Order: sequence, then C-alpha cells, then structure tokens
Amino acid sequence: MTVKLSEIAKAAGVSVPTASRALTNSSHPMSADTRERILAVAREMGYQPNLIARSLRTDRTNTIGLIVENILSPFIPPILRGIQDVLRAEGYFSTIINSDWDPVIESEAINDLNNRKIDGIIFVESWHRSSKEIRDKTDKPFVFVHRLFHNQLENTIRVDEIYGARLATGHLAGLGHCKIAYINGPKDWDASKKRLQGYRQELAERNIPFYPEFVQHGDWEAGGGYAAGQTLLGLPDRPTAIFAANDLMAAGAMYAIQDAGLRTPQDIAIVGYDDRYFARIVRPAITTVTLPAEEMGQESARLLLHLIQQQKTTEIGVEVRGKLIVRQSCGAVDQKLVFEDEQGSRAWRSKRSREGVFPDSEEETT
Amino acid sequence: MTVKLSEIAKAAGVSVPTASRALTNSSHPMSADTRERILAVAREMGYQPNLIARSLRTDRTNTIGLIVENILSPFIPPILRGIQDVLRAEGYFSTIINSDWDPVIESEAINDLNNRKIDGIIFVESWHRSSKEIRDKTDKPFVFVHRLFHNQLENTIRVDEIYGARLATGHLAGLGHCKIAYINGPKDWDASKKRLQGYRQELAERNIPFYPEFVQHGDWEAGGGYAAGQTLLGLPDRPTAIFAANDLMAAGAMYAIQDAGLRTPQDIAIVGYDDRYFARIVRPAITTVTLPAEEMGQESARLLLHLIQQQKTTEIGVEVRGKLIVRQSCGAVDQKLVFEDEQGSRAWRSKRSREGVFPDSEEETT
DNA sequence: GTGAAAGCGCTAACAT
DNA sequence: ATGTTAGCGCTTTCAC
Repeated sequence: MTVKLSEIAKAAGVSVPTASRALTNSSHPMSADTRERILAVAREMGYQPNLIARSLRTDRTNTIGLIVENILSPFIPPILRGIQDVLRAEGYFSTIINSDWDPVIESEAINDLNNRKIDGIIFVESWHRSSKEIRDKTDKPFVFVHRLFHNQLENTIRVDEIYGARLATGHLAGLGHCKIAYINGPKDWDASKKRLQGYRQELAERNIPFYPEFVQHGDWEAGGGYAAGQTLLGLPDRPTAIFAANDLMAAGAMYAIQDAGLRTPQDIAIVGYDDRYFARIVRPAITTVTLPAEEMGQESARLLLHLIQQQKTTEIGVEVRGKLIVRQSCGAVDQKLVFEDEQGSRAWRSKRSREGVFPDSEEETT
Repeated sequence: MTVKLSEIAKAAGVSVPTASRALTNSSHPMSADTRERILAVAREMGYQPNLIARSLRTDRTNTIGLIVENILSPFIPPILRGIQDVLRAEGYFSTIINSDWDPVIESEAINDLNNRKIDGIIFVESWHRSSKEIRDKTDKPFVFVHRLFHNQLENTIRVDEIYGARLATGHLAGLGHCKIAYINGPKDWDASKKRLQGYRQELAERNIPFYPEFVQHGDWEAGGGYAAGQTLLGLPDRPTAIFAANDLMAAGAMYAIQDAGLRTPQDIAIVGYDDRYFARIVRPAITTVTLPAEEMGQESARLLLHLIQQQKTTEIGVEVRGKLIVRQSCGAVDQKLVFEDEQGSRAWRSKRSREGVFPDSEEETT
C-alpha cells in the first residue's frame, strides 16, 4: 500500500536524492524536465512521504505542542481553534496536553514534547509565569497565552483588560448612568486589578464620582455575584447600573435584583464580561464584553511560527481587545426577544448551506 | 543538551543494543546486574529517548489522530477530554484536526495522519457513516464517536437515545403528568427518531395515551423551541408538561410559557436533554438528561487501544447512557435558588484545594 | 544538474 | 547474556 521514495526514483530513472529534491521543492538546481517527470511519476504511483523518516533526518516535525490548563475550561476550545487554524494553514500539526494546573504534569508534558521533537510549544494558561522558568526545560521556542495572570510582555499574548472594562463602564455611563457599581473578581488576580483600573479610569475621565462602597468582590461564580448584588441593593443610595467582571457574576447579580422585586434593565442595568454562551440564553440576555479567545489563539500561533522561522527565542507579544456586545440587560436596545444562533454549530451550518445537503441518515445495517 | 543511546552504552561499558534492551524493558534475557547499571547511568546522564528515531524503526508512534467535527461544538471538548485521559494513562499522545463537516478536509486529514504514521484514528462526528468508506483510505484501526447519526454497531460509540428519552418522559409521568408534549429535533436525524421512540415507549408502558398533536418539531435552536411551545400552548387541551429533545429548545419553550403569562414548573413543567452548561444558569434551572460525553470519549479510546493491541480491525462498539439531572423546571424539587459550580474549572479547584495555593500574581516586570 | 556516500538514533535479527 | 550487523526512509553533504 505504501510506496517509498526509492521506488519513485527507480521508476523515474533517477537517483533517490534527485527524487527527493524534486518532491521537496528543493532550491538545489535541477532541470525542469526531470523535476516534472519525477512529480508525474510520484503522482501516478500515489507517493506519500514518510514524515517520521523526514523528521529524523531534518530534526523538524512540523508539530507544535499545546499545553493547556484544561480543555473543558470555557475559553480553551476557542483559543485552540484559533491556534489550529493558523497552524493548519502553514502545514503544522498540534498535539494537546491538559496540565490541570499541576506543575508536575506540566513539566512532564514539556519533557514528553521534547522527546517527540516538536518544533515549539504554546502554553495556554500555564503554571509558569515567565520565560526563564521554561528556558532550562526546553530549547524549543515557546509562547504563552495568559488570560488571568501574566508578568511579562515577551512571548505573551494577553488581553487589554483595562480597555474592556472601560468599554463596559463607558457603555453604561453613555446610557446616562452615574451610579455604576462594579462587582470585581478576587482581589489578587491580575485580571481583577486591571478591570478595576479600567472601571476607575473610565469614571474619572467622565467626571463621575467614585464610591468605594460601589466596588464589591465576588468569586467569579454566580453565587458570588448574587451575594454582591444583594449587598449593593442594600446600600442606602443604591446604584442604577452594575458592571460585573464576568458573566457568571452578572447573572447572579441579575437574579438578586429580580429576587428583590426589581427589574433589569429598567431599575438596574447590567453589563457582564466574557461573552459566555449562556449570556445570550438567560433573560434578559446579558450585554457583555467579549473575550477574543480565537484571536488570542491565532496571534499566539503566528508569534510562535515567527520565532521558529526567524530562529529567535524572544519577541514582544501582542495585546488583543474585546468588543462590546449589546443585548437586553443594559437597556440600550428594546426588550423584544431575539434568539441568537448557536455559535458552536456555525461551521456545520456554513457547510450545510454551502452544499445544501447533509449526509443522509441511512437505516441501521445491524 | 541531548544525550543519546550510544553515549549511555559507552558510559556503561556495553553495546548499544544492550543499552536499548535495558531501557525499553525488553523481554530479551539479560543480567539484572547490567540492566541496573545501564538504568543508573541513563538516569544520571538524564537520557531521554528520541521518539522519532524509535518510531522510524518500530513503525509505531504512540500517537492517535483525532478527527473532530469542530472543537467549538459544545460536546467535542468533553469527548476529547475523555479520550485524552485514557490515552495519556497508556502513554499515548493525540493530535486533533477539525473537519468542519467537510468531506474533503476529512479525507486530507486521514492522509496527513497516515503520513505521520499515527497508530489509529478516532472520528468524533464524521462525514463518513460506515467503516467500509474509511477502510480504503487508511490501514490503521479506527473508531467512531457518533452522537447524531450512525448506521453500524462495529467500531462505534453511541448513545442510548431511547433510554434517555424514557428517563425524561418517565420523570414527568412519575410526577403525575399525563399530558406530556414532546418537542423533537428535525425529523430526519437519527437522534430525533430514537428520542421520539423512547418518548412513545415510555408513554405506552405507563398506559398514557399518545396524542399526535403533542409532538412538535423544532430545529434544535431556542427559536424553534419557542415556536413549538407557542403551538402547544395554543392547543385546545394544552399539555401540563413538555419534554424537549435538547436544552436549547427547552429554554425556548420555557420562554414561550413565560411570555404567555404562565409559570414553569407550576403551570407547565419542562425537561430538556443534553445538560448544556446554560441549563443550570437560566431560571428556573432546567431538569435534563445528560449526554455522557466524557464517557463516550473514554470508551472510544479504550476500544481503539484494544483494536491496536489485539491487532484487530473490527470490534463491536459500546452504547452509553445518560442520567437525569433534576433541577427546578420540572417541579420535583422546591424552588429555592441553588448555584452550581462551574463545571469547567473543577480541575483548577481540585488542584487549588489540594495544594492550598495558587501561583502568586507577581508584579509586572516590564 | 546529477549521483554516491553518509547518517539522523534507534531496535530487530542473527550471531556467538 | 551480550555483541555484531543491518536497516527503518529520508535528506544532506560532497563529488563529479
């Protein structure tokens, strides 16, 4: 079933190296005539190169290792999709390992990838925070995608959290709110600090007074948002709008408002952060700031391929920005019910609509 | 940085093959003495095998190719996680390709994986429906994970849809409902047919009359569920409970009920199917039947490894069953608000709680 | 422009 | 129980 280079060479009446040069588009000079002949023979005989043999010789595998926190986490799949799309276009494969935030597993993963001679590594949320910690574990280029923590600009794709928080806060201010509360994540997270900065910057720029009691801290979960919402509702001068540092806490706060007999957005407007899928399903659907996960993935793959091709080890990274998605929870649009399509099936839809068909469901054969 | 087998052999004073036999736990007889010495030397010198060289020689890569519909689809990540957990425990790696339901991409992917000499393939929702279509594209073993369509039992992991639909229907019947409507998916999908069968079987077994007008068809989306819900509400003798063939349509139906001024579950109870993440976030949280995606992934990996190890090409597959998750939409439990934890972060939680720490957030260094 | 020789690092057969 | 020989399939010198 499998035909090898030597057979192509023999069939074309040339030596093996010549056949190799023709089939790899080598820059080595050769007559257009023999090249064509070799390619024709290879095509006819259905030649497929043994990539393992090639890798052993060239020490390149065209494979990138992806060490991710956990593929079940909400933003990992879109980041992976972004990475894979860029890699595939350049002829690269990827292999994925879940680290589960375990530094031992992560180190083993780096070692395994070394042994398989991958060409580079992308860390998506790593236990490691800086390049120097990785540098002595592998001599391959690597890149970080850090959403929650990061402490370096080199080789790192990160989110402009300040910008995102300003988008959210500014949107509420633009709707006329000047009593805007903020439900933050836990204090010690970089993302929390940055989003708080953005919230305060935007208020300051608009000359809206900052009230410390308007800043509550949640645990990123719906329950924490609910509790924070109750606290805010209990204030003597309660806010007319709430920006929550993620959609889960936004949903929790919204339910606290509803349970207090108030309405969103009429009594208190809500804006979330992340654009989780459920944000469009709950009622009212939550206005939010996207986390541009696919773009982060794409940028990380581009950066890594750049490092590989330039034979560099370090390069300044990229900061990406989310955008505002206006839904019903902020009062900027009318309340009529709009169902948005399932994001996850867009590929399926595009395919089906392109072809106008889907494979028939055959009868059971057994 | 990299030390090779020949250096270990020299340092231990043995030949290269002897060193190889010691380090690969070969069954070839050898003195425990030299084996220990070689292992000690290898450990001391930090020997790491070049897996590419080994693969070229053995024609095994310990890598499985995963061709998935689209990693962004809701059930793909948990299926992948299940696969990866089983593979990792057996020392296997995986490489993932998105087919986007495109038969051309899928065929290219099979070819690419062949060239990389992977040991087997798992198709997660393939354009191909039967083994024979794949058989002439690769000589490696392969397995299907088919959730929506399938037409064979061999090499296929599938869901017992009839069982799941009976769980949902039976739960509503058990709560005293005898006017239970069913919002199905599009008619021509295997999953739709099977779930309808389960619904009817359960009604029949409980001697609950079947009313054709109680069966509506949606498009798997919230909008379709909403429309179907309106239709059911408009019936002269309307149902007191609705089972929807997925959670999105269940949510849509629930909103139709709310918009008609009725309540869930007091006026009309709802059960969904899939256990999508949003089912626990909407209010009331949706009672549903899980799609056991991780288990499907695990079973598919086990089946494939079995085929590889037994050098077989065909084996009967496995049918997995979901289970009922009771929440607020069916009326079986009281209405108090319960926030469930984020599924995706459980690994992170377990880690954090195990260690009691999370890496400190350092100050920005640049 | 083409071919001959060498070798990537490892393991499997066959000696002894 | 150990070593010698061979070779997986390919690409890269280096001759010519």
